[in-house]
Amino acid sequence: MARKKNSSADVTGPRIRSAALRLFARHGYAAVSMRQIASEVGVQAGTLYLYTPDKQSLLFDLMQNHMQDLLSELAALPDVQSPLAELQQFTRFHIRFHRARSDAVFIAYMELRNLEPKNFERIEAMRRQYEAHLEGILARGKAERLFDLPDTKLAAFALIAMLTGVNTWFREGGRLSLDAVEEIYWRMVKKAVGG
Amino acid sequence: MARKKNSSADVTGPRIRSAALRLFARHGYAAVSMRQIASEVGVQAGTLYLYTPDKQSLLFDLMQNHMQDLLSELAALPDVQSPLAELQQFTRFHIRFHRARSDAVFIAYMELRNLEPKNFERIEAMRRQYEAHLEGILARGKAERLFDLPDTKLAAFALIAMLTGVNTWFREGGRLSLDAVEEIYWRMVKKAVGG
DNA sequence: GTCTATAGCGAGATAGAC
DNA sequence: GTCTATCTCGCTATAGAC
Repeated sequence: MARKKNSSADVTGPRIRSAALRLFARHGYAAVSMRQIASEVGVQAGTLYLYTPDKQSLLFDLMQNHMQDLLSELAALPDVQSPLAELQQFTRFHIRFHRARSDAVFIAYMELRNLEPKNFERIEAMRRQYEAHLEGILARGKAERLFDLPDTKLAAFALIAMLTGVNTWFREGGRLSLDAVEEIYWRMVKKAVGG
Repeated sequence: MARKKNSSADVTGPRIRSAALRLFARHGYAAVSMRQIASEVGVQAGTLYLYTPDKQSLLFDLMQNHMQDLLSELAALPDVQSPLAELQQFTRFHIRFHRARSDAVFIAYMELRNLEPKNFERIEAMRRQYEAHLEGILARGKAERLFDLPDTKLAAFALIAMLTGVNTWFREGGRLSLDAVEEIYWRMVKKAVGG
């Protein structure tokens, strides 16, 4: 639909969210002021309140969008046949998805404590859903005796922590390409569930 | 040495650090006020400045003490013979040490961004030293062909992330004892470096 | 060693002009 | 849709009494 006017409203909202994402990741939710966000976008502080009811909602929206993206991209992965192939697909997906969104990943983990209880519960439910997906893969592999795992829940926690850890050290243009990193991590994952 | 007076100074300092540790871990450095810390200890806000020059120094002291404890306890571990035995010892030590200090661990990771550059560099140097210790174990094991690892640096990062992850879900009195958790993680670590 | 009091500042959020 | 101006609050840090 053609627009009558050159409205900046459709671009200011996303720019606010983008600036908030970056600033929250860099300095922490509590340490970032609404004025800082506004200044980054090039508007006055009051203007932010046309796009979000308050600072808390801004944080929650960022985290909710991130988790929804995560779950919907996970669901959109092509079907594969064996638990081993599923696990490889999950491993590579997790590294790639998280690497491409390091700010959002950081926030979704660090700022959980700054969510109001109701908002916290909604984010946590999505995180549990993601973990359950991996645990399902591990449980199927265990049932088929492809994997040797005394506890699939612990194994899911352990693997997710290991894979998410890539974000703490990986830098574009460093010693290894992301492809190479994926390969090395996949080898460790495969051996760890071993197999 | 016997004390002349029943001074509370020797107890107030530690209590301030202990309250700050818990509050920073729970709500984040930026979100915690000096008034909150003082109120927790049962003194007025101004009193805190007898024990710390400012809020930033308080944070840095907590992180520095934590890292120094980590390195000195690591150094105090009894000598063992093979890289595999060393790795097992490291695995169990890491889980136990970090589990017992979950607040400090959380802070040492989350609040790095709230350190002034100079303080940041000092903490980072200690963290690299710890990582280098694990990488040394892995490199020795690789040299003896006990471990099959394409990249010992990545493997060290991956293992530390995996082990530290225990802190995000483990609860005393839950389904598994810490001993059982150590055993399950050690099995996964051993297979992952495999071996 | 701890208190009360306060200086000086910056925060989140709102009102109303344009 | 954005601005300026402002309300109200809580912050870090300090001064000085006891």
